[in-house]
Amino acid sequence: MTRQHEKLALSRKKLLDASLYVIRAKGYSATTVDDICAAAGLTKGSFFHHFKSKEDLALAAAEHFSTFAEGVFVAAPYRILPDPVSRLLGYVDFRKAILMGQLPEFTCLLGTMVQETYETHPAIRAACDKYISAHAATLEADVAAAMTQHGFHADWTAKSLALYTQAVIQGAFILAKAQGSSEIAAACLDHLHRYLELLFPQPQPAAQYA
Amino acid sequence: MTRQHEKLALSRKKLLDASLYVIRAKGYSATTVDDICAAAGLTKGSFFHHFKSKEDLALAAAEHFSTFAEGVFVAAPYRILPDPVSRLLGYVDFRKAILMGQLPEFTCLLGTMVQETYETHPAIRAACDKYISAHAATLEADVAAAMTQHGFHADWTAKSLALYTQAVIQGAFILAKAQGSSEIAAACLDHLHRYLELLFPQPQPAAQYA
DNA sequence: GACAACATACCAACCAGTTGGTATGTTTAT
DNA sequence: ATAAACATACCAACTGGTTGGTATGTTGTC
Repeated sequence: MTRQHEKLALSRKKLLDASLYVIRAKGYSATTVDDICAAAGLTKGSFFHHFKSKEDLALAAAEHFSTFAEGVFVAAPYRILPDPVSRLLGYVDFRKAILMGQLPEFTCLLGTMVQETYETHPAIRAACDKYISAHAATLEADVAAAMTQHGFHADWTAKSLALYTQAVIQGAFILAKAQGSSEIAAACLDHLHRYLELLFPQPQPAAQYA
Repeated sequence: MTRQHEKLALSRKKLLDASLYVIRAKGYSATTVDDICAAAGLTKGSFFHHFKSKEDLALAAAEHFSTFAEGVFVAAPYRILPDPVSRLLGYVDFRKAILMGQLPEFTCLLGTMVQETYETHPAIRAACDKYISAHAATLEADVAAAMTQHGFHADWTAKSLALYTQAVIQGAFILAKAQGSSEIAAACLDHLHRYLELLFPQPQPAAQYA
């Protein structure tokens, strides 16, 4: 009872899901089209039916990854917190909580790809920039609200702090890859948490009822 | 009057210097042996005379990069500051000051390589981990001294903060690559500077004479 | 039967590494 | 001192395997 366009979506999704894992594990350049086909249980014929080139897949994979990730964050429990500072801290704690399983399962496809391709594949760089910036923008609103709430005129922008959180996360992944363990990434997120707490000090007990 | 071992060192160094730039621009996998040879003005015969494989070059390049970088930091002006907190802040400021020229000139070879190779090339991963950790260790002493000076018993270690600085720097490079500009990296280093200042508050005027 | 969704077979370009060789320097025996 | 023996540094051409991409089917659905 599988309709055609459902099968299309299914095979295309298989290829995209496979590429998420393989590219995060081996990097974009070292990942071959055959690698992705094998991981998806399909052949090259199918691959080039759905994507006109390897770079085209990379662009689709970046979007696929971003869509999946945003879905996770939108549904995350910290999102319902009323206080913007709590939401920011909740975000960091959530990022720490999802450091589970193997590295290719929780590291960032966008950061991995852009590092290899920023000079050689302008379209991929632009896509990674777009989705990283879009994700940072979801934090920027909370940062801006927190700044207003604490009523300070800082010499830094809400956008720069939102992007800083992403830098910490991307850098934490690099250290985790170097050390072969997510432990250090958790420690980095603790430091990021501490920085946000120092920037936006919360009255100790009041935080409970905020 | 060129002696043989001097020529050896020269050609080998040419290949290593070339690989630093090319690998940081294109990544390890996408960099071909011919790319490096062309950039060095040498041929493959010479390459495989000096290095037994592409991976062997990567290991030598990691060491070469690390040696060069440590030389830069040892000679940097902030090193002579007597106060450990000032040295830490000086380090961050120095890292910001050297964000000049094109991205492949100041980004980190180790972070670039380990991201692509951590799963597929254990020896390269181990080398990158070794040199990143060694660099962090040079900061750890100052962090530990600063912690003692401020006499606090934190729930985090000197090592974790030293590594955190490296995570911020690595992540800042990723964002810079995504945005095609070093501007964001400077903003990230400002946030890192602010975090250190908040952790180790300095008496405002005393800092001048410390 | 028309078209989408695959699969199979194939190709030209590319890539890491090899081969066979030259040129130049260094060591050793006489 | 010098010639033979050897070692090092390098090169141009080649090789076997791989890679992104194509050309040509086959199958199932509307």
